[in-house]
Amino acid sequence: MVVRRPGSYVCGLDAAMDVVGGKWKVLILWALAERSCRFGELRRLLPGVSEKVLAAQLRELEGDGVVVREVYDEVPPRVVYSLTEAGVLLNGALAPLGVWGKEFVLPRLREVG
Amino acid sequence: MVVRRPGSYVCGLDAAMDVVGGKWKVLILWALAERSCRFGELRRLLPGVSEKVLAAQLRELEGDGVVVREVYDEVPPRVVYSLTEAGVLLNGALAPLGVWGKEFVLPRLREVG
DNA sequence: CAGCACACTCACCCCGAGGTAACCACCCAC
DNA sequence: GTGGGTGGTTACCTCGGGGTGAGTGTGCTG
Repeated sequence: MVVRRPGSYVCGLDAAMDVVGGKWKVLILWALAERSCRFGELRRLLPGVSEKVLAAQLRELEGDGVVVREVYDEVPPRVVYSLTEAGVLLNGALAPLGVWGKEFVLPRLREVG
Repeated sequence: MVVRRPGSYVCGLDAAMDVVGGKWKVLILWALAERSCRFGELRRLLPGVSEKVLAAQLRELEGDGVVVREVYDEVPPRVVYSLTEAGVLLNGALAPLGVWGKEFVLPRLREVG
């Protein structure tokens, strides 16, 4: 999270930004939108993330009610992460932002270098 | 900005998050969506922001092409900030996220404390 | 003359998100 | 027994976003 103004949000938007404002969170959501993933799968899907940070961001997303963590008591242990209904809707709410970025940010990167 | 992975975005979404990922940026955009504002007006509309940070975030938003800065060479100096077309569209793209936050985050704050 | 408003800039500091690396317990394959 | 894969935790460190406060130059007001 970037801001964390606990309980002092001006509007729904900065509250949502708080849920989504972590270096890897939108990427995690995007990955889980396609299908539920195990920890190691997510790790491989997000090149560059460290185990510590991935675990932390997943726990925050879980605490914010957008991700569920299911533990299967097997050996070797198996943990599956998936989106809650709120998570699916959050992804939908993020979609227009993704379109905007693709249309207005990515082209600027090319023209600058 | 929170992340700034210069030129190495995975998708449009994290590129957009980079534009919008600053403590006050969505609030600035929200304020400017209603009407263009002078520096001091923005300062008063965002209680808690410091002049330094407000100036910095405005300059980043300007650099990202979502805000225009118009200087009127008068005395006392007058500087007016407004949204570009991209800025207006960005605000529109953020709207669903605001709705989601209002629906899923703000209620949780009440039930927790 | 003092003080304030304008729109900043500059120097300095702080804290926490995120990175690094080691370690854990358990099991399987070689 | 050594290495790898499972899903983590812990301690330590870095870096920079953001906060604080002072300075800037001009002109109006009290």
